[in-house]
Amino acid sequence: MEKKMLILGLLLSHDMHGYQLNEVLQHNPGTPISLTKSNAYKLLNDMERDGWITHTQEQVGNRPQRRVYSVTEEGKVEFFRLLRENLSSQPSPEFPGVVGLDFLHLLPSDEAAALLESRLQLVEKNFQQLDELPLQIRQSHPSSEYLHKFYANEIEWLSGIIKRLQSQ
Amino acid sequence: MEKKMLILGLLLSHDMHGYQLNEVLQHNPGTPISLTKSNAYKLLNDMERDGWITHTQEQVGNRPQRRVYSVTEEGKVEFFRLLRENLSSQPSPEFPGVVGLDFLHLLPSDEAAALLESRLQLVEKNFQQLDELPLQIRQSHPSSEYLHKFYANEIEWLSGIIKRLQSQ
DNA sequence: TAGAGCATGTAATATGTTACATGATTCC
DNA sequence: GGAATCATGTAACATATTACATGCTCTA
Repeated sequence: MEKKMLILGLLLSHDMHGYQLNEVLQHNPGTPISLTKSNAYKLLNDMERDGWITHTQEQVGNRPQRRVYSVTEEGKVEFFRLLRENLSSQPSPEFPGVVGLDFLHLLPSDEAAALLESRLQLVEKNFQQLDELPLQIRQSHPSSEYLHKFYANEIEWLSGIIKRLQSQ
Repeated sequence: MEKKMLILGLLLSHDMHGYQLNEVLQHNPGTPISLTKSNAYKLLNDMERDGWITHTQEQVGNRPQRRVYSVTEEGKVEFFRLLRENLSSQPSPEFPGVVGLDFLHLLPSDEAAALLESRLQLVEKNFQQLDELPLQIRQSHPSSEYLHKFYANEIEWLSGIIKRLQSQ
């Protein structure tokens, strides 16, 4: 449901066609959930079928036709219902990357350190993307602020483990 | 794949039947991914079909028969492949609970504060469960250490937002 | 003797990803 | 003229949840 909520929220701020929506999602490093292209199109269709959104055709020049979606009254109600529930409950986060840590001891500690070292580099890359965002933008998007802090913690934490492993 | 890895890892530490596996997962507050009962049974069947695990029948008294699973050589190889990949890459975490934060401004700030207040209570409950674990146990399970720290940060962070909202 | 626990599932549905299809247009 | 971009999808598969089914045993 969070994916639908995200789409509705974005459409509320301004009407969009699917392609545009996907661009926003891809180029935004601060998205706390994944949402692929084809799934976004599917959800748009589902939500239109359910009366949460409607579209009007639009054509600019000779470019392909676009479906510009906007949120209906019913969709607005639905959005706020979802929002309230999202904020007041605690949809449990998933940390697939943490599962392996409980089995670290099954590997020689120098190999474990090397593997985590390569993860660390990926995390640092993610962090930098967020860190390079203009401060204004980051602070007006609580989710990117959140992720920025999350990755910072992640880096500190990973570095700690690696050091401990290397000193063995 | 992390779910299969988790099951394999648990079975490596000692053989188990499905029911027991589910108990371990339910009673363990430090699991970083969700894994439901029926899904666990299904994954056990899938992995047996693929030759990663085998079972032997066991019966204690007149209790229902159990299938006690153990990891095959092939499954062991698979496990270590999965483990190495898990540690060296960065399977992206999902934060469904963060999506709503970007739309906080669409609600009156006193309502927003109240909603987050109720979330805070849930998070505090999770934190306490982990905090009450004997330190030894927590520290020998990096994932529960991880989650302990995560929830602590979460509490701090949520409290901060709530305060800011209330002062408006 | 009723209800909780033990033990393993199935069926229906929901959700999501990957790879591919299509056909135009603009840029180099 | 060929590649990248615009724009919207479909088909096949993979993954996961929910609710329900079954039947025995132990405990109060």
